[in-house]
Amino acid sequence: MTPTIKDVAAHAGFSIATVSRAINAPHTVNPVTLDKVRQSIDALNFRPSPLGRQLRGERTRLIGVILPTIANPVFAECLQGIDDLACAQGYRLMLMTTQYDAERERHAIETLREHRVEGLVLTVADADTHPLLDDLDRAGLLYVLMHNDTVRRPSVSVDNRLAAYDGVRMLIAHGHRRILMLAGTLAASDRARLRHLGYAQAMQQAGLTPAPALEIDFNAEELAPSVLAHLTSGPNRPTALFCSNDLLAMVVIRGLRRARLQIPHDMSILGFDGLAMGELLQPPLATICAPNREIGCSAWRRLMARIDGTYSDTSMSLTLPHALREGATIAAIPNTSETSRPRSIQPLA
Amino acid sequence: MTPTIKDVAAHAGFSIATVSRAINAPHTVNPVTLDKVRQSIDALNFRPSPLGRQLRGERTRLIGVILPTIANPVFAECLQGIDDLACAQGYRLMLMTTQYDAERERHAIETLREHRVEGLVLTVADADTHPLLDDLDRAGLLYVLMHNDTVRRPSVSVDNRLAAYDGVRMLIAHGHRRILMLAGTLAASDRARLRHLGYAQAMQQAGLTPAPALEIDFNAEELAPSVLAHLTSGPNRPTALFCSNDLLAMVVIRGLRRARLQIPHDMSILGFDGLAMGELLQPPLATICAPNREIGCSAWRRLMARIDGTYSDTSMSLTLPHALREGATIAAIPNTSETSRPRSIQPLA
DNA sequence: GTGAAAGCGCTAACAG
DNA sequence: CTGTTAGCGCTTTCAC
Repeated sequence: MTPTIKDVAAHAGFSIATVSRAINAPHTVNPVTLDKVRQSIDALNFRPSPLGRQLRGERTRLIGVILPTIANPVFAECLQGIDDLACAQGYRLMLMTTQYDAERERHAIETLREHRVEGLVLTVADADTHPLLDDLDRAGLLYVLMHNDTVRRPSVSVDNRLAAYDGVRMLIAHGHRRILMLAGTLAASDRARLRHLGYAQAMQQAGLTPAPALEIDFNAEELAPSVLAHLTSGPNRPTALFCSNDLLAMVVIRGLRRARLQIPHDMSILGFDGLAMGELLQPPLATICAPNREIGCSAWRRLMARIDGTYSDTSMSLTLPHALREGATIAAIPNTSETSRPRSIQPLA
Repeated sequence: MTPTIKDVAAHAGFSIATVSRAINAPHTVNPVTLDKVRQSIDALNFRPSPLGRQLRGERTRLIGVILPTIANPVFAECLQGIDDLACAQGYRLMLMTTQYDAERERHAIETLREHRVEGLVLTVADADTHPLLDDLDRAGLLYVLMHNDTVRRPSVSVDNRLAAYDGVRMLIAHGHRRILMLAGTLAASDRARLRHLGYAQAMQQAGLTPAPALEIDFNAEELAPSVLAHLTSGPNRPTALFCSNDLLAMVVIRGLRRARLQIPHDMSILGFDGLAMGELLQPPLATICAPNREIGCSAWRRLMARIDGTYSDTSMSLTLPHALREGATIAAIPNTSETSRPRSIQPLA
């Protein structure tokens, strides 16, 4: 079996207390003794068990990570950032995914608390109204949100409203006037709400009329006929679509192509997330880039700072800069007013 | 603080042993007592700490997962499968990524062993020659490999040789004769080797000459000029590329497009992995699909079976079926012998 | 500087 | 059926 501290003590000819001190407070032990103990540690290839330490009320060096899914690269990128830092700093990660399911969220938090994680990095649907987060606050379990865009809780995200605003302004600058926002099934998330707000503000400021976000079924092979009709027919069909995330944008592009629309000639598309794979598309996806990996890293650093008590920053939420990636899925519309309105297109679905 | 078993015992008026039994072996305790204990448990909202259990030498219900990266959706999909089953079965996951770095692999295994994980699900570069896996065998720590294609160790994968063989045969059936295999930087992996073997066998069987795999730098924005020249110039330029994975295929497609080649007109592309996003590309990526998520699920089930001792299957490795996805990145070449050889193309790099 | 001993939360003999 | 007790591996007083 793996050696315990007892084995080391016996091998070195000292007590387990001394071995423990040699490991945790080397300066308090005689250099000669220290050397002997270390030799024994090496000889037996001893590594102190985290379990004993944890139980003793020590730091567990365990951090919980709760994500909606890792199928979406947005979260996978975050996780990658967290994992790198955690690994480098000697922390271990316990990962749980929720699929945005409230019961799974509850279960994940409970499980991780039982394991005495020192903190949590997580993404939830709507941070402001999330009762479990209030519980965490009460219980004193430290956490930092990723992507959740709120000033009320410790969080790291981009300014979703402003980012969407910038993106839609860019569409408008390209001459688009009939711009529709598409959202996935999770239109209830704080991010989706703020993105729609930014969209609406950009539209209004340009004297245009914002529309409610159109919900799209993410997993469907084809776009629903009603949706397709909405997007393609009539003189008032949109010329540009602002998709609330990149995966959705990709699904929509596929759906439109199946209906024989050309991107961007017949429809401009703007995504949100900045997934690396978007650049590999043809044409490369125009999108609003969030620094996903950096969001994970920053969340980690904030959590560490809170745990270490060195969290001096007064603001709860950290806003990271977004960037526009002007891909080729956006076409310019000649700005010659109503007459140039593109003809209605008959999809060949 | 969170209540302990003592608090429950005191509250219920029984000993901690009875409380423990009420939890772990309810049938051995008086129904009346059981009821009282359960009421106390509810009243205090007690949940037994996994830490105490773990230390006592109990089952930790912890499984380690070691992946090269989660930036590649292949592994993210596996992980998703594992996570769902683990969650449903009350197991917790400790995740570590290695970037295929041997030192990080060593560290991950060591760390997870310290945490007394009951088993490991992992992917390594080359399973057959991996010394750490021998250590695991010796130490009796159970594990199941994912994607590693070996008969010498417990593993779940597709038949990489056969899958590549099938894919390349399909290219040949489309009239391609000059087919090149491209590999990422990790040409040393068991999968890459077997895929090249399958490629070579398909070529030879068709009377064609296989070439060594051409290594591509994954992260470069552009294809290296020498590579580009190799792919595009001369009368013997390849008409089809078999890429050892989908991400690589996407990068190659981008590189070729920048050089003004049209896919599939000027070059056919076949990937390997079956990433969902490949279908969203334009044209949809032809690829050899591995059931990534199912590989994760199967690996989990095998590991559980080994842990439970119900591992009756005599074969160590499980081979899951692959499938060809005939995307539009493959063009047919009219089979009119040498005269139809496409002209050399001058890339506009 | 070092050792003996208590105890973290829990389970598993062993008594009763 | 229930209680007592030992001990998992470790850290941490408290003596020496």
